[in-house]
Amino acid sequence: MPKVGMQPIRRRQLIDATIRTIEAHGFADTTISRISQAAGLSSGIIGHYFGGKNALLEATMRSVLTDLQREMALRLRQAQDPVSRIEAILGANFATEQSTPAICAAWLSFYAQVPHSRQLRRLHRVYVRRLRSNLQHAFTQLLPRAAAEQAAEGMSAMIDGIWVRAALARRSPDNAGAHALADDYLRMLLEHRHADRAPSKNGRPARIY
Amino acid sequence: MPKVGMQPIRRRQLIDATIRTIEAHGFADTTISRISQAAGLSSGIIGHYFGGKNALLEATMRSVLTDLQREMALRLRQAQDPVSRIEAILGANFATEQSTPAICAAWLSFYAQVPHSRQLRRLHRVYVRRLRSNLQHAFTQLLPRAAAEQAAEGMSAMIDGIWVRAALARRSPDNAGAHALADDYLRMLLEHRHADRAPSKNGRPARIY
Amino acid sequence: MPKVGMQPIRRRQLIDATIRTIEAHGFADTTISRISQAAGLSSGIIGHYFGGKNALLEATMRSVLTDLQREMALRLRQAQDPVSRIEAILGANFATEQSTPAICAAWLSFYAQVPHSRQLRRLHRVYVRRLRSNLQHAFTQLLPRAAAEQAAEGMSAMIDGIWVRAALARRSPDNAGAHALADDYLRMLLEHRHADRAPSKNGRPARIY
Amino acid sequence: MPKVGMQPIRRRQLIDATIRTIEAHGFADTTISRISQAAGLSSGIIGHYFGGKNALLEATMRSVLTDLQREMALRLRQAQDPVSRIEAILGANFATEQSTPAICAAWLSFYAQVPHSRQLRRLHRVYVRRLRSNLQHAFTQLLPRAAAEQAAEGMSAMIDGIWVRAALARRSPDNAGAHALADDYLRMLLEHRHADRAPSKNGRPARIY
DNA sequence: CATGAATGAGAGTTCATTCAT
DNA sequence: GATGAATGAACTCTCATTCAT
Repeated sequence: MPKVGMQPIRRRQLIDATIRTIEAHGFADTTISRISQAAGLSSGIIGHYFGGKNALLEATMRSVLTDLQREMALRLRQAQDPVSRIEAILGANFATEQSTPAICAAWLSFYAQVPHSRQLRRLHRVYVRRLRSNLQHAFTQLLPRAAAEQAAEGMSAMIDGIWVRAALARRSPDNAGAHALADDYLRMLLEHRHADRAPSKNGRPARIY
Repeated sequence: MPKVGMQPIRRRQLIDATIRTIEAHGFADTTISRISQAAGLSSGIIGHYFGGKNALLEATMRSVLTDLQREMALRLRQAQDPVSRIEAILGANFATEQSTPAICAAWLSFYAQVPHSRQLRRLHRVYVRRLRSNLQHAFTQLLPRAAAEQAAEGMSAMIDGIWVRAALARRSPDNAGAHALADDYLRMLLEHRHADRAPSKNGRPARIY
Repeated sequence: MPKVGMQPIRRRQLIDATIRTIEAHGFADTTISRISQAAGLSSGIIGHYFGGKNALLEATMRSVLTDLQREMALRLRQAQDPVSRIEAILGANFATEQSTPAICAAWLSFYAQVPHSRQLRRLHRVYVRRLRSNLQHAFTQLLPRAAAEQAAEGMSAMIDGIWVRAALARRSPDNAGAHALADDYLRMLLEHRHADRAPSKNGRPARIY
Repeated sequence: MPKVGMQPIRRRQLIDATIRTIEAHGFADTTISRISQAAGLSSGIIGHYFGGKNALLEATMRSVLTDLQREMALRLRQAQDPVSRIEAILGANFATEQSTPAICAAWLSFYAQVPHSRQLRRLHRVYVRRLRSNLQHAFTQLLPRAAAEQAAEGMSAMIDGIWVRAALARRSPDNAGAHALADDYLRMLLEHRHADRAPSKNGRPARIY
């Protein structure tokens, strides 16, 4: 009987190698040969376990997103009030062991590829929707509906922006300065809740998804 | 008799075709053949005018950035006060004829490629620095130094986030909803200038460049 | 301006090289690399002129069949009576400049591949039908209908059998002995026309196509 | 405890699976993986029992030929006179349980491969020689020597032709129409024995082997 | 006895580049 | 100034083989 139980181990090895390779060479120059070399395995192994390069790339992004969403769910479960729920979301996005520079770089590469792959688009859409849903739910308990929706959109954009800059700087978003941007933004959004503020003249923000 | 003065015309044709091709197929699937076909020219022409594919890609991003910075400079020159200077920067980033969905998509592809190309890194660094410099200069006239720096960082991140989301949505950032996010963010940043607020406990934001 | 008018030359070169390669190595071991080497060209050229290996293989069989049918049509036009029409068909199948050992070998390889390729099946079907139609038309003027159909089937089988044996022997079917088999068979079929012969107890032969 | 005596069972399973696979996919697309899957066994088993793919292919053709020759020997032993001996040969070639469409298809694939494999060439040569020897022996008792040799060649070609057409039509050669062709041919050959016929002007047929 | 994990050579294909015209 | 024919390197994928279990 051949070695059994290798499948999950190999798949994880290859996904990790894919992230490292994308970080090192960029999406366009990520080849089967480089990935398998980074994993210390043969080139044929990718066909063996994933069927092909595209399936491995998709599995890699799925893995990143799954980790992120698991983290988000975990932290949300431990949060008691709306504000800490939002902070839990920020924490999950910035301050987990998955928020390494390598993962940020891979993330950005995937973002650029999202419009050209049905599979990636699906994965991304799920993430975006879940993020907005969680943010809106929390903000709605803190702000009027229109302001809550705007706040959710704004915070989503801020999270994306911070990720992008982390990717470009080859740093984790989990550093005082970057994380502080989101925290300050959150504080400002909330301090306005009592402000005698007319609703944005632009009305509700347009949803991207 | 050979046509003369074709160089600038051809270069522009090819750069435009490159942007359209990146939008249509993504960076990784942008080939010489597709670009030249999009331009209605032969494949050899790219070597003729740019020397090679990479040089064309670099010229394309340089063109996008140059347009953006020219627009920014133009609008800044017409702005009289710090607030309208910031709004000029936002306008240049969101609301010019260069902010088409196609250019956004190309932009995002370039972003993902920036860490893997010395040329792109240089171009990007110049843009980032100029953007931050302009923002800080304006904010410094409105906020204490630390807050001004934080605001400049935050606004940069917000701009990037909005671009990313516009690229993913195949839309222009120049639409009420998205632009409104940046405007609201700006308003909040400024309204805090009188707030009895302690400086962020995190200190100055870390600079990416 | 690049060299023009190369297309038909290159296509012919590559088709000839394909026939030689199939003869030398067999269908299963006929590779792009071997074909292009036999043609004295680079491997990329096949994609350039045919789009891919399969299209080249199809074009090769089409070329062989086209030559054969052109030859058949030419000889039939010059034949005055039914018997010489049948002999013209045999001559076209056995005694043309296209009936080289190499082409016979390629032919046999294609035959074995016919059931697994829609394109080859179509080409083969056309050849079989035209052959039978020509044979039947001639035999019908010499024999009762049922006998004529049987004769056409029998002669088709004999032609195939002779081709197969020529292919296996690496010889042309155009040699005294092999061709004589078909001639004798034809003579026997015709001498029976006056024989007081009961129709075959098996009735009409089953058509393969 | 290890099962014993599996060898003949496994070898038979794999040979049958090989024939089915060649029929289904053609020789060029017959892979280890497809064969073992058709046999319901693992891919490693082929190396285990045959040493490699080529040895299995050779064993498969040997099996087909052995069955055919066993059948021929059996039927010949029961035939009392020359004519029934020839009919026994035809029966063995067309009307046994081995003459399935699948075996015909495999047969044709092997034919195309014969010139490129020393092993297959040897196997085929033995078959051809035995067939001709048996035919000649019988015809010689019925016809003058030259005519007998010609008849043996002609009947061999007819048998091959019928097999080829059966293979292409995915049918057994054992059907009224196809078999009738050979029977009629035989009858004609024999009826000429009394004809006042000069020997073929072409002299003796050339032997392929 | 039998498996299927793992390998790596080699297949077909794509593509940036070169260059004669 | 412009073409596209031609190249060959590099890619992805397939597959026969090997071998630990």
